[in-house]
Amino acid sequence: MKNPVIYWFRQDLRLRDLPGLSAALAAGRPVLACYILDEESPGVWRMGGASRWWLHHSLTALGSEIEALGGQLYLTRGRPEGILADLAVQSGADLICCSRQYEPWARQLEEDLHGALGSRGVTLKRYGGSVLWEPDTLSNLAGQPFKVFTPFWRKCRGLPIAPPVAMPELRFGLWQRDIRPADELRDWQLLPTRPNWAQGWEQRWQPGERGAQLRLDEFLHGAVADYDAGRNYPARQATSRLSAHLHFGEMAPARVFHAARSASAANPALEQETEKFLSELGWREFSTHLLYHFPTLPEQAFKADFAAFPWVGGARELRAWQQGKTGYPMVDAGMRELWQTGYMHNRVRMVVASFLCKHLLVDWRAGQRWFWDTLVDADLANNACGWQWVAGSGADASPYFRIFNPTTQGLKFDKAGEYIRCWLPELAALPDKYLHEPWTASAEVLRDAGVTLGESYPLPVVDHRDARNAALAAYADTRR
DNA sequence: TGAAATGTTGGGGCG
DNA sequence: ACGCCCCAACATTTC
Repeated sequence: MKNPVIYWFRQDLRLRDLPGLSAALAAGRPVLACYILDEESPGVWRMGGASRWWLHHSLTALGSEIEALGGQLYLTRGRPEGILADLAVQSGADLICCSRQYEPWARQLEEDLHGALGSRGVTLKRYGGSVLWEPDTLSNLAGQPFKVFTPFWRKCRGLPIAPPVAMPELRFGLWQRDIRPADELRDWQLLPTRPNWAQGWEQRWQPGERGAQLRLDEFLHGAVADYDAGRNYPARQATSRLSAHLHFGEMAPARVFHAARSASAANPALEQETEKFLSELGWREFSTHLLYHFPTLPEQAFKADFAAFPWVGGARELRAWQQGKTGYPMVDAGMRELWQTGYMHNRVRMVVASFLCKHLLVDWRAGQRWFWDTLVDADLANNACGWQWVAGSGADASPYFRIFNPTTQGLKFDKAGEYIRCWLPELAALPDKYLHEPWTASAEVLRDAGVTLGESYPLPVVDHRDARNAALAAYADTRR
């Protein structure tokens, strides 16, 4: 039997549009497909609970696709250096292919692997495909990495976009079987049990390549037509909800890009809306670009003057926010959606993040950690970039003084209260007029709606005006 | 991819 | 008829 080529799956859990896998298959030798659950490499951000749920289902989907082609997905956990070296020796492979990653710990790992494997005569080849433009190939006129989105995106748009790679030959017989010992997926215990907080998630999400394709098709045939305006209303399903599929690499961004482009070519009325959608894909690229060039982004404020910012918010404030008990319905609804579904609408993410940093003065890194643990689409680059943007400490960030008013945001984007009533059923009977500020309702109105402030729903943890002024003062202090 | 404070304008009530 | 005031509506600036 010919020596196999190892394909090491990472955050690229798909078979189509995968340059490294195409290359591995093109060698004409059996491909040994493996996935390594790595929780030990130095600096690794161990996957959060919601991500683990997704990973479980995504690996199940990938494994059964590979099995349908006569292969097997080899699962194991530990440090990739040792595992891949052993696997190469055991199978006789002298070539390992994989996709690149851009997290600092993952890049360090790739470097270490190069050495560790090279000394044993095994070659590690890394391929792109997880982003549209490799972060080390882009620079501004001064030859520096971009720090501002607009020029970054302008530059990207002027570059040719590689089409998705042709479908590899996924022929039966090109896959290696029966490498032992392998883990069983269930042994990893990626799914929650006591309690099972992921109840009903299977109806909401379909992890895996097929689920990703279905969602993209649905979006391009529907919501994209009103994307520019519709995406702001959290009660509507007007966004693509592709983020987790993209994070786990279940769909190549190039496929999303070209599918969106051909949809707008077929129907010119969609052009503006599609461009808006693509620019959101641009933010994903920008985040990766920033993390690649500024690896401390998840740990340290990008702007130096934020190093001394007085994040005085403590455990009490953080807990109220995490549990959706701040007393501001727009904030609480978002935090409940997150906890119950592993997802939050993007407009609401901005509102709740602003509230944590600016109303409660809690360090953005605490929010980042919570999102990391609770979001199915948790992504180191997007998460760090998003939180620094909101906190005002990031590159090309929202100015610090831009403080969202949760009431105003509710009135603008959830006027009829559909979103709030969905996630805060205890307020559902309140008239629209008081839904965004329950504390302004009279005792009689509250009683009729079955609301007891401080019991069935909390009083506001902070006064909006006071909190706003305190945040502005803290910022002014820091600058001085 | 804000909100609040401040400034300007114009209609209407009123003496 | 006129000036004055109030205030809503909109624009600008400030944080």
